[in-house]
Formats: sequence, C-alpha cells, structure tokens
Amino acid sequence: MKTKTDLYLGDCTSELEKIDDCSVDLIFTSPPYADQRQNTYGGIHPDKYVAWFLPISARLFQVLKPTGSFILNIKERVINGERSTYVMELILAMKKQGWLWTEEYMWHKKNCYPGKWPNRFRDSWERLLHFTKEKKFNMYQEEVMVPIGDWAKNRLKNLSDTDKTRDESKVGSGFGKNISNWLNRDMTYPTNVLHLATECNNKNHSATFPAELPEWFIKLFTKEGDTVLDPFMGSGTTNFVANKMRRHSIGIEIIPEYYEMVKNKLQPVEPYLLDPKTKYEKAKSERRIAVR
Amino acid sequence: MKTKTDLYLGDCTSELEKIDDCSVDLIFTSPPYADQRQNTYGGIHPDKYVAWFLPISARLFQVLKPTGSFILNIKERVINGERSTYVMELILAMKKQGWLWTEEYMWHKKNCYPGKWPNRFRDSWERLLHFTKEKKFNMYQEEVMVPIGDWAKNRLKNLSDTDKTRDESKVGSGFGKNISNWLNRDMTYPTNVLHLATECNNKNHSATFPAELPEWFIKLFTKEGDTVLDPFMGSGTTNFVANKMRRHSIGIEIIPEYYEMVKNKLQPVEPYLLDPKTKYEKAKSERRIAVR
DNA sequence: AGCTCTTATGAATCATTGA
DNA sequence: GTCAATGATTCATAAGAGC
Repeated sequence: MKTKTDLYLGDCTSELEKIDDCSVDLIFTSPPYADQRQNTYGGIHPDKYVAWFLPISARLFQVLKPTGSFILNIKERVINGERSTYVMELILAMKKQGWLWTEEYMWHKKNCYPGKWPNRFRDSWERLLHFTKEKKFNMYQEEVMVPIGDWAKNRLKNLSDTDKTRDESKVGSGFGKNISNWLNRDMTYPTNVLHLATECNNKNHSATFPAELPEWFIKLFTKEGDTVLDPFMGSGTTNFVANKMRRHSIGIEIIPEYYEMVKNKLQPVEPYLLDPKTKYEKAKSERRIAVR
Repeated sequence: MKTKTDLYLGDCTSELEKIDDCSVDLIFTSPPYADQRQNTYGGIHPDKYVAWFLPISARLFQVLKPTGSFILNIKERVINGERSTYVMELILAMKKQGWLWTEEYMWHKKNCYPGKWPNRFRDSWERLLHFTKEKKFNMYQEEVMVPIGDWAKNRLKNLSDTDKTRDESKVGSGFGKNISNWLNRDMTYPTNVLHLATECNNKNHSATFPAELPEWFIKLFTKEGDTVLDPFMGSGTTNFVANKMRRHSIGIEIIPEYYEMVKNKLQPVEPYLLDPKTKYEKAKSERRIAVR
C-alpha cells in the first residue's frame, strides 16, 4: 500500500480549496491560539478569532467525509485576568455552520509548565473538541482499549451467585452489573480524559503536542489507508504519526521554514530497517510524498 | 469562636433574599443539572436552563463579598447525540451580569459511571467554573500545596506501608513524624486539575460530590471564620465540611427531606471527643445551628 | 485489630418500542 | 412524523462483612 503525504505551502484558507470535497476521514489540528505565538504566526486578536476561524471551519466541513471526525485542540487564554470566551463562541458559531458538537475530550497535561500567579494555578488541561457532520460516524473503540484496573484481578477470582446474574441497582438508577461478563476480559474502554505529558524535546515549533495525542485519535477515528488532515501542520507531528500508522495525510503550513523542515524529514525514504514487530510497520510500505 | 450554620428551607430564589448583601466569602454549589436528577428535583429543560439560573446568579452576585469567589460545579449532558451548549450560554450570560469568568478548574472523576455507546466513551470529568466579582480576590494558595511530583507520592506510599508494618511490631516508633517532616520540605502548588473519586456511599443519602471537592476550594478561598454558601445544599456536604473547617456556612434546600436530614445531623452538638490533633479541630469549638 | 472478599452504587446514553 | 417510556450496557470505588 502506498502511504501518501501531501504537503501544501500557503495560507490555510486558500490551500484548502485544493483538497477534494468529502475526501478526509479525520481532521486533527491545533490552530494558533489567540494572540499567542506572535513571533511566528502573527497572532490573532481574541476578539477576531471566531471571525478568522469560521471560513476555515466552513471549508473543513466540506472536505470531511460524512463519516469523518474533526478534533480541534484548543484552549482559551487568560486576558486581563479572565478566561476569554472565544472558544465557546466558536463552538456556538460552528454549530450554526452545520457541525455537530459531539463531545469534548480533555487532555490532562501531566507535566505542564511551572509558574505562579496570584489568582490562578498552572493550567494543566486543554480541550479536544470533537465535531462531526453526522450523528453516525466511524469510531473504532477497540483500537484504544486499555488494561482493566487492578481491582478486577481480585474481584474475579471468586464469583458469588449475585455475580453470575445481572444485579440491578437497588435505587432504581438504572445501573446494574453482571460481573461474570467480565470474566475473560483484561481490557476495558478508556474515558474521555487523556493523560499525556507535553512534549519535552521541543523542536523549533512553538506549540507542539505529544505524538500520542494525534496517535490516539487516528487510532480511534481512522483505519489504515484513510486520510488525515492537519490544516495547521507546524512541525508536522500529525503527519509523521499518520505516516507511521499507514494513513495518508495532508498538511498545510504557511511558514516556509516549517514546510521545508517537514518536507525534508519526509523526503529521504529510508530503507526499512525498523523492527518488523513494530506496531505500524508490519510490512514494508512505500511512501510517496507529494509536494505542491 | 462560634461556628454558625444557617439552614433555609425553600426555593433558592426567594430564600436568597434573606441573606445580607456582601456577606459571603465563598459560594460553592452544584445545582441540579439540566433534565437530570428528575426523581428528586423536577429537572429543568436544557432550553430553559439559562433563564432559570440567571435570577439566582444575579442574587448570588449581590450576597458575595467583592473579595469572594463563586465555584459552580456543572456539566452539560448529551442530547440527541450532541453535547448541549447551555453551560457555555450560561457563562456568556453571567458575564453580562457582571461576573468575571476567572478560571475553569477540572474535576477528573476517577471512578466515573460505567456504560458503552457507539459514539462516545464514559464521561469522566466535570467543570468547576470559577467566577469572581473583582480581578483581585482572596486566594490562599499555600493552603492547598501538594507534594512535588509523582515520585514523591510513590515514595510516600512506600514509607507509610513500612510505617504500618513497623507499627505492628514496635508501637510508637515515631516514624510518622519523620514522614511529615519530609513532606513539608518539597511542596509545590497544584494545578487546575483535581483528581478525585466520586463518593460511593452505601449509607442513607447520596452526596453528589466527594467532601474533598468543597474542602479544597474552602481551603483555597476562605480562612477560618469566613462564610460559605451553598444555595443547592442537597445532602449538606458543603456545610458539613465548612463546619468541620471552622467556617460559618449557609445552606438552602427546597426538598424538606434533605433539609430535615441536614438539620438533624447538625443539631446534636456532640461532646468533642475527637482527636485534638485532627486537622480542623485544633481547639474546642462551639457550634451554633440556626434553623429558620 | 488487620486483612480479604463481597456488595452496593452512582448528574449516563443509546436503540428500540409504543403511543 | 415526533415524543415518551423501557431495556441494555458498563467501571472503579468504598463500606461492610467475615476470617
């Protein structure tokens, strides 16, 4: 299978026009946050953030397949001692564009930046807003299962009679359990909170996220051969991860230095000396990098 | 010092009129979420939630001191496959009332509800919205400091284990004192993410949040002798914790059964046979319970 | 007392069925 | 059609019972 990586240099709004409608399975991106990263992206004023983003999200709606998902990693900054509201306004505006705000995942940043302020603590979480076009969309929950808690080992050693049948909650809450269902299980489904450290080895790019972040969502919302888009590519983390996981990917970047850096890192198709047992390198893959 | 606990039976909107303006240091509450807890509270339709809450938050603004804080524990439910937006709309509307949306703390519920759905995972976090009247407000950050890093926690756990086994063989080894000394050295400020399990009580009444939740914010935003208000008292967790921590408190509850239960649990002022070294019982305190 | 094992339980959500 | 009621599904924790 050929794993394609298409890179576009230029403004996100114009470059998105070059992408086919309904061709993307997952959009995962971390757009420049309001007024931050001024030295790199110029910075968008918080008051203008929604107006700036809406044309982009409108086009993203078109390029996404009906079964696809859009994961937006964002967090409002503090302005004048208050949390700004542009993220909430953005959600409300995107719903008017037709997006469904399906879920809000939480990224708990285990090692967030140190710091001390008189009126707040360190901010150690970010939003991962999950938008979809339809109520039914592709989700491969089994791909991100996690080991079941330690309690299960002790719990399942001896099953009582109540454990073998369904035990309804006595309060009528509707919950109940059948412990015997869990007998041959060692994995369980995760929750909507992700515990990941922030990337330590910061590249040149100012706002990097750990590779595990796109990896988790790529696993969850795409299968091999699907297409992942990051309209604010930056240092290309999303694309490198997608490539490793044998998904096609598209990256758009406005800053030539980042664009060149990603292109150069992808260009030399190295001989596959990797451990064949590595998860996403089961077989030799042929990579094609299209640079436009 | 007298620690007062004032309980009011009745509708929150009307009962709040009986409370003096600018008399409360901290409002901590968890109002009924939209369309939930229908068996106890009537359940407010999501579309009407903001309109229902705004008169209450307007009055809360008046009773809060300028240096005070309002912590609102809330989470939007899923309606028709989408996260509802009433919480966001509430924040925007409360800002128009004059509230500053200073911060959003995150409660990570370690033992969230079970369940499996095709399009989402279990919801394991809730919002703790922090509103203030002024940009400068009281915050006692030193009161909630935590041991530095995870390595410290693990080491502490190991130490307390050896402490326990040694206690069996050699009583009064004085090992515990060493731990506390060691603890006091490497403390750091926490982040805006709280990791707590939900209360799992097999007793009479259900606390919707664990006592540690109000405890943390009472420590952080009040000092002894200050006043804490919970306009949706429920089983009285906030008030019991405030009382234990030697803060005055006010509770409003519309359901007579809950009101009576809290009243009865507070009424018998027991002789103080508690360990004098207990954290919030350093000296004998005289409690006065006013029931109106 | 201390340990292990058992039991209860919770701000849920979705698909299906019936009115 | 839309809306309401019912059934099915699922963890991790703490209290309590038993040894």
